[in-house]
Amino acid sequence: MKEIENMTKAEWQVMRIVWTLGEVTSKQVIEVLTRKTDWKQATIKTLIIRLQKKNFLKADESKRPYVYHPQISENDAIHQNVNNMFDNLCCMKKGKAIGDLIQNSDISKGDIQDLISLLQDKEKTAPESVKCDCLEATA
Amino acid sequence: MKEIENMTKAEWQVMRIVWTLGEVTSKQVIEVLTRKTDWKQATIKTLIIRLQKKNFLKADESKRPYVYHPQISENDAIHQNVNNMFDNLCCMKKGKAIGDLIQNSDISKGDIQDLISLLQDKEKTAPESVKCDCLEATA
DNA sequence: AATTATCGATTACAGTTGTAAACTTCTAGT
DNA sequence: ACTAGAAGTTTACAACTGTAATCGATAATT
Repeated sequence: MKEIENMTKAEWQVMRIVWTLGEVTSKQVIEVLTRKTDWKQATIKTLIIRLQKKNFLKADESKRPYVYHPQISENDAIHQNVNNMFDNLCCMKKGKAIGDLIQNSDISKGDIQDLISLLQDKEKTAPESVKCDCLEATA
Repeated sequence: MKEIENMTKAEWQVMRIVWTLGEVTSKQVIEVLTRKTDWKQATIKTLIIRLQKKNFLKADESKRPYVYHPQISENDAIHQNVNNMFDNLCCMKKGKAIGDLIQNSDISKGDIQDLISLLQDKEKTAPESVKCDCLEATA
């Protein structure tokens, strides 16, 4: 299995625009990001290039200006990055960490309902307790 | 407000041991991590030094070998890192991202109960929907 | 066709991270 | 007190990141 190449914070900003618009020209990305951030065009170009190198973006070079398409779905990227972060945590703490996220995130009623169902379902097979593995081998 | 200095993946490994043991000598950290990883002692020493520079660890130099103490609580570190990661996400996606985490994490029945209560409570004031801000200014 | 404005690629440069060897300074055992 | 071994410090070095200027290619304008 290959190493998950993670996106950096700056790269996330670019990808969010790409996902939202579906496909973009560098001009569009630059337009949005120069409003959102204080980056210069050159900086944004660099990010686009790096994302291509990491295979998160692909340019359709048959058109000019190039049209960039995401090569990873937003959901997959979220899945990878978020779980990757969680891998750092002591498994005993994950429940509370999720609680922290819930408190700090705006979530729609619908999503909350879904989460509740998910939890209710998960509870059926949940362990009484999870023990810390911070000192164990086999990270 | 000061920039949140984030811990790297490697540094997390060290901190988890420190938090779990409360206070540690480098020897203890090395002992655990040479079992968990293929890092050399020198590597682990470097990480400890960097953690001191970042003020996540402090050495009590009155004892020899030094005894290292965490300067940030595990909960605070989790809070900062996890929310920092979530800041990257489109706010529309956070609910689903949490769902993803729930599915992929082992959580105790107790924690699940807590999360359900939290959600039920949050639902009372939750918005009908959250709209994407990926193209908005004021990141 | 020549000039200019765009767009894309190349180069830059400092700071961070992963990874570790080498060097120095204690401390404990002889 | 002397020396080996442990503990701590300095140095190393490549890859990755943030941040961007500049150079070269393409397209649009005169």
